[in-house]
Amino acid sequence: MRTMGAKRGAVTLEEVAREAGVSLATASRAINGSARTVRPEIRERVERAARALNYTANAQAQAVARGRTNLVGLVVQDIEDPYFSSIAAGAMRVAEANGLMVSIAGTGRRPDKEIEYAAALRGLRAAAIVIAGSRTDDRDALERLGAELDAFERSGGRVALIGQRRLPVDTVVVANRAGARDLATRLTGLGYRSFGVLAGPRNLLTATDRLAGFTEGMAGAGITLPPDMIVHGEFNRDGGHDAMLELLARRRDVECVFAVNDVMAVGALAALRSRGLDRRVAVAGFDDIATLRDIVPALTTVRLPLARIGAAALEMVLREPAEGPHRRLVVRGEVVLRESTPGVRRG
Amino acid sequence: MRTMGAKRGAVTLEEVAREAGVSLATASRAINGSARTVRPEIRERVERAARALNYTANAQAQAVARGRTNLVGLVVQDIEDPYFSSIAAGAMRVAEANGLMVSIAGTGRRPDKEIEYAAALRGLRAAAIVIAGSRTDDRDALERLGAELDAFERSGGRVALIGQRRLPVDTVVVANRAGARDLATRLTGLGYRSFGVLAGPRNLLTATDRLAGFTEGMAGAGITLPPDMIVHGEFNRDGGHDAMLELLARRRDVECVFAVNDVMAVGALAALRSRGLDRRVAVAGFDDIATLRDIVPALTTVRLPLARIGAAALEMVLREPAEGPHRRLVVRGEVVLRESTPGVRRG
DNA sequence: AATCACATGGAAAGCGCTTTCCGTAGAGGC
DNA sequence: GCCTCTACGGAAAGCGCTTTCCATGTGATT
Repeated sequence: MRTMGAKRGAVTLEEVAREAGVSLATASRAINGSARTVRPEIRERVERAARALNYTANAQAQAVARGRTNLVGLVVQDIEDPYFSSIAAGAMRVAEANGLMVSIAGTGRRPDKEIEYAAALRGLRAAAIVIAGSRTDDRDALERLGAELDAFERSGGRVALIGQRRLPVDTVVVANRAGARDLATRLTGLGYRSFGVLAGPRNLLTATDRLAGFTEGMAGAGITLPPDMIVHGEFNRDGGHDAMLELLARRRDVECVFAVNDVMAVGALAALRSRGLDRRVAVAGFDDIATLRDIVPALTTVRLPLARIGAAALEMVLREPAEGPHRRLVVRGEVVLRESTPGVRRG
Repeated sequence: MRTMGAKRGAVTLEEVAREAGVSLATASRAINGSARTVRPEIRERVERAARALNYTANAQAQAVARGRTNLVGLVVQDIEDPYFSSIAAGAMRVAEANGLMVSIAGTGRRPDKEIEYAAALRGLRAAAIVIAGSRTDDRDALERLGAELDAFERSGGRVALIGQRRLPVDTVVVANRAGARDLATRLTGLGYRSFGVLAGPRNLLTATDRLAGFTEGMAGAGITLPPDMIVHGEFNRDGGHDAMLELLARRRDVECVFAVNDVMAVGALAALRSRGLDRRVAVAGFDDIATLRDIVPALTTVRLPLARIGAAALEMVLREPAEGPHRRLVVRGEVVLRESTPGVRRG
């Protein structure tokens, strides 16, 4: 581990106190907020000295002395993914409103990294940890993460998860299953009968939940998804693209394709276009990524209020801990039908 | 300012030492890395005790004792903007490789916030600050930011800027002007003669540089941009959309539109589509945002290696400080011609 | 056997703050 | 004029670490 920077040399409170001709204690009380008050003229003198010396309190030292910090950790899979950057934006908004600093870490979808960062944040004595997207079904990793978060909570920190409902902590649950079910219902309502699913990784809960929900919704309309209409692949644009090509190779008769997220849907559209099949095969996604709202054809999807989800997680973590069981806030997406699924004109 | 969390209660090194039956000093040397070594069997005993108690060193206390941290601050305008999230991803990659934690703050394009966060990071005794996107021409704000960064550097921290070359610190300069000039040259080469520019905010340097470069490039082809072909507006999708409509209202004879970033270009395309003019008016953007590479028509743009830019800034900050003048790394974009500017077929 | 150099463990002094505890002075009550 | 109370400044004791400075034991050297 490489460390560096900030060698001794910053102005300390002691220098400020000396400059102002008061004691260290008084300077602390005057500047850095305290229950005790200081006579106005003295406070003024200290403030002037601080300004003159360009003093900024050492947050680390304050943290050590006070026993708490104003740092919250946000762990996401990939900050470059608009899904996560929107969540981060929402969380940062709330953090800023509460005077908290946010430390963001990206796991690159490796569950180990989540544990590692959780431990690092425990070391930093972060006030809270929010983890977005821990969703593998790796039993062992999940258990170790649970243990780490437990230790974090026992040492006084607060924890919230986004989209993961498998650990006993406060959670903003994204109703992936229900959303996908609703989507399937609407799509069958449009007359589609032959579906394919670009299903993402097998071990990613978000992906498997959406697949499961979609299957349920189809079942509600009396349709069964043939196994060869499900193609697994990566959870990103290229994954959608490649899975779409694979699906086309297997079956040319698919009417409507559900990609388990918008980014994959975009890849699928590109693949269809390359085969001259766009506008012939309907495509639906999930998330309603803002940046993607202008693509053509406009993408049918399930809208998730991502920034609100991030904000909600942070608010959850800021509230007093519940004394009972852990809270959960369920966020349900809303189906948005657009041009990419125009409906079936049979005849 | 609201603070919370991590009350006393975490396991301390002293408890570990007691458990292992050694002194505090020995425990510290055994666990937390030091120049001094400890006999293997004792180290083993301490490690076992630490594991048994689930000990994690208090990073704040270490920071105050050591006088340095492994925290770097990254200040961006808006993490939700793919431009910044890509930069952040690149920076985080390098940070992780060097065992550094990254704290990200979003300014929402308010220059004051930059100063505020820089001060906060000085308080945290961050090892380094990277600021992406400080680019207003607000003299006063710039000066105060300069003063704050100066104080930060004097107290031992390191600073790098991205895209801003107006302050005497290490900078990754994005050659906006040159890129836009190249783009104009290529577009005139395609036969376009009548141009419009969706120019973004008047006080945003990135935007004005791109406008200036584009104008220069056109001048190189003997074309002058009429003032009413320049429409200012917001630097986002809606800004591009509205500016495009405004431009169309002013002049219907525009052949090719340069939006000063990709997101605006997407808005412009949407506006053109709503008027049935897509494919009739050419559109070019800037940045080559990854998520937008599949839009139709594929967008001509200037590719910026955003993740590399973020990574480069962090690497700059990790290297030993230069003893001479401040470093600058110039990153020049590369024009990518795509379908959105098919060229002119004059009848 | 005496000397020296290390290697290694522990005591204690910081690091830059906050906060408790104490002392003093002035205000108010009688 | 004496007593109590309150307000407020300062000394000093932490907070959880690292690191300097000692003290001790060991093996090598003569």
